[in-house]
Amino acid sequence: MVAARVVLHVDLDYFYAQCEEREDPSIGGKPVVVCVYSGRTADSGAVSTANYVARQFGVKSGIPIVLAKRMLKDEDAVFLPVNRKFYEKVSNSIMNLLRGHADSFEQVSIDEAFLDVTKRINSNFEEARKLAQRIKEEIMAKEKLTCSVGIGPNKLVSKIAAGFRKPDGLTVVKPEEVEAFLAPLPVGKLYGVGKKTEKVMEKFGIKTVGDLAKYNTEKLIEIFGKTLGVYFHNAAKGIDEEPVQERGRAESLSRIKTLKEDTRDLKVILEEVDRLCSEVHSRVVQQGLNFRSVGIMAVMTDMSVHSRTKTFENSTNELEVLRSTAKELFERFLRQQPELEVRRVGVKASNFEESQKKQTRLIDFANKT
DNA sequence: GTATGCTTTCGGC
DNA sequence: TTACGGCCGAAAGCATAC
Repeated sequence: MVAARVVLHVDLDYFYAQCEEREDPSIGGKPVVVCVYSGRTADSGAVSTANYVARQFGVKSGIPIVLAKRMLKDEDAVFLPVNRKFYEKVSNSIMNLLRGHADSFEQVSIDEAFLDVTKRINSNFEEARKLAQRIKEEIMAKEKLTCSVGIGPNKLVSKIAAGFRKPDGLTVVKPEEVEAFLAPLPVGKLYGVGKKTEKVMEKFGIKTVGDLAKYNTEKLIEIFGKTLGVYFHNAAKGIDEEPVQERGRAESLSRIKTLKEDTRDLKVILEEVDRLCSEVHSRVVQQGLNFRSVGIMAVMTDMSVHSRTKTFENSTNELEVLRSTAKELFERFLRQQPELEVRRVGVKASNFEESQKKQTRLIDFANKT
């Protein structure tokens, strides 16, 4: 019998806005809204993050800035532009602190990470709670920020546990508590269950994770196929074997920008696209990568989102390939989409390989064997 | 019939 | 009342391979 794993999920609370509160304590207690301004008109753009005071008024990430201003018009609210470089620095400092507390570590995003602490706390969940408390205190001491922590026997449970109580929460779900903890949650909370899958499950009377756990496994396999059926069966019981491990390079690098005004003028579009290509290219090269796929994105006047991708046989790191492919994809897209004007344009590189020709030459391969 | 890979869209922050 | 960013990985749809 192998002792249970113990996994922590750490989630920094309303991260961008909390960083701003720390930098300027005079805004503490007020609604704080961190915004991405598009530069098109004074307040065009969207909310990136809002603190919990602002959330009480309905302000949340993704809504238009003008709408957030209306919701907060009678309040002494603070609107700030995003300062990503600054948040990245704070994040890096905290991620390094967290890494030092883990047997294995996995950063998920700028404000989230998994820590496998099984060995250092000897599979003892009470010790894990104490460790999490110490970690919270350290983050407060070093970076003056709060976070929410979830503890469980795997990534699936710890992630849901972290979201259970926030901000500044700490939720422990012991192995024997897992099924009861998950049972009342909607199936959509499970990783791998999106809107479409949720609809299909509902059709079969499966609404909660508990419903899914009780459901006949053979029938699940009939509905979703073997791989997914077995996966859902396990997930509903809180069984998840995904290891906590450092992530490699990103899977894609992209830039997107709102145009000064909506247009269908290919010349105007390609001028911006060329700039975006250069920026994506320099990031790709900086990381020592080759790309095998080039993608474009277009957001139209009606806010509909479209994308096109082209994948090559061989990878490259040439700017000219990025530019000419993006151009070709935009030309083709505008022909297929002959009515609407373009509002935002984006460029993406993906399908990466290391660019140093470290590939084993055939002769080296022969010598090794 | 199931797995895999590519493409497009969705959704969280 | 309308309003509207930038970036990433997940989800979903489809074609083809096994």
